[in-house]
Amino acid sequence: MKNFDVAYALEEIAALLEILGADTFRVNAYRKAARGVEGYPGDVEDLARKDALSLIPGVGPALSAKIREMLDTGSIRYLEELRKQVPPGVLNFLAIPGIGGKTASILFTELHLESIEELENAARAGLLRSLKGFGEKKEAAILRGIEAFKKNAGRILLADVFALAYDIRDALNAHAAVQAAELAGSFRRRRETIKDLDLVVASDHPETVMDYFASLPLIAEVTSRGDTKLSGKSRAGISVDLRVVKRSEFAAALLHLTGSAEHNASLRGRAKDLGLKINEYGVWSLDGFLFPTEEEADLYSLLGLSFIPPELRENRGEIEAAAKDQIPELISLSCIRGDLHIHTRDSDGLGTIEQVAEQAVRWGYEYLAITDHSRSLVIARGLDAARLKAQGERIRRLNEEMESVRLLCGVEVDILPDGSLDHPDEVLEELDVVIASVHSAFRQDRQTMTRRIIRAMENPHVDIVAHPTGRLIGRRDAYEVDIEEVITAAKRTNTVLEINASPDRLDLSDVHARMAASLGVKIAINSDGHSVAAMHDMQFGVFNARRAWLTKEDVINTMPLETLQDFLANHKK
DNA sequence: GCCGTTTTCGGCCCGACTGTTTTCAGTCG
Repeated sequence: MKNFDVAYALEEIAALLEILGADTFRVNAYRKAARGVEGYPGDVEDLARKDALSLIPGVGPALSAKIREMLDTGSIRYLEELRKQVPPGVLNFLAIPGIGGKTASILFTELHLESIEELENAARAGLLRSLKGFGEKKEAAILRGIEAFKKNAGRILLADVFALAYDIRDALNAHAAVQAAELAGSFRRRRETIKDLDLVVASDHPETVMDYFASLPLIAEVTSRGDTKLSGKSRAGISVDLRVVKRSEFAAALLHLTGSAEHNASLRGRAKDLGLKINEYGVWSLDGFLFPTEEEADLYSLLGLSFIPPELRENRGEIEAAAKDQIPELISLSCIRGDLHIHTRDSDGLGTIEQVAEQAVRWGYEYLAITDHSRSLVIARGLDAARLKAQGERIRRLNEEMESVRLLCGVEVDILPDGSLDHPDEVLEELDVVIASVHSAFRQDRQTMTRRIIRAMENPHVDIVAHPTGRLIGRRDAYEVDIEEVITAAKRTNTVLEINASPDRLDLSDVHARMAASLGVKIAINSDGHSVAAMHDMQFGVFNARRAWLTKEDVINTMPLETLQDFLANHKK
């Protein structure tokens, strides 16, 4: 049972209670506990065994009992009871923009609508406008919400909005009435997926700025507009929110709009405890004095906190750490001295060894590991021992020509279904870097897959396990694997775990990478680039590492070349 | 349902915008 499963059950209880019209604070209590469980860096089952579930923020005696019931029996009777009262389709209403608990409840109790399809038919037939508190506009808004839900059910990858986000920000910054413009929201927190873009602008002329924003070719339509806030849609269909504030309010607005909502809620609670108030305009005394603030750090400081980097603002312990001045110095892209997972056209990459090496030189990397696939991965033209040996000779010759970057001979060797490796030890021991990973038999059961990966880690030549859960964000779930057990085995066998920087992998995830590093497992952040261009993905891996609270010391490819070579030669001994 | 260097009961984060309303509820972030 994963933390995620427990969190999901608690979230479902919250949603059901909301639809059934339960007390809002009770609903929020379940939501808060769900987030606490999901964000908890350790294993909830461990906590349960130690009878310490209440260490999770928001979990008290009643929820401890329900979580324990879930862990023991696989379900929660209370949840089962609630499910009997609300048809499953009604829960989906909450995913439609514009519909919250109240509306969902009315649609179900008054019109007995039980699915999105029924809701859509009712709205088209004009049945909704007769309900109390509803009208034609709300009916139309619900229909638009259903369209948006169908079209854009999932979130979009961070990498897929990157260029658009900075184009919009730069366009705003170019306008004379704009004193400052910044991206906020989950984009600034570098979440792996994004629902919409948030921008904050400092200006004395909000009307002018909003007119200008609406006229940008990047913006297709404006969906709502008030005095200081505008919502629109980009040509690509992504929602974009703009907020215009005075220069003196910019830092507070940036903090507020960066979120997360949970982080903000905690800050407001802390302000209250200190006899202050914080909102999007700044920090206030109770008698209405607004403290002047230049930058976000000033607001944190007024609350007795050191600065918290956006990537940590998820209410996962960062406020407590900041109160003790214990926010770690997070890793940054400039700490990365090389990439340890690169494919070339020898297997399924696009670039030649020379081309990826040249890119490494341009970036000032000290080293680059060539790690093409092994023979079993026929679809990728995986290398057999003879081709691997020939490739190694070419790499050694290149190393004699190039001074500024060191190419390392490596392989991404398949972990076969039984946990053995796709090359014999005699081949592996000749290499500088051995990465092992799963590319086949994804449907093994949890125990088989877990044993399979652990067996690979027990091989003395395996340095790194790549993309340990196999997930493809938005496309394929992780295979069944006990990642906590894999992490424990990585510690025991001194095997490095990868944060695969490919934007649709980010595997390990932030939560798992934090778990691994907190146990002392070393991490490698690798692009897994299959082209020169894809080597740029390194930055997304670093974002993920920052969200995992990692420092330079946690990550092996921040080491200088000689230190790294020494590490690779000795860590499995 | 949770939580406490004011509290073990009575609070629980704050504001913009929309739509349906004549003063506010619902949604969203």
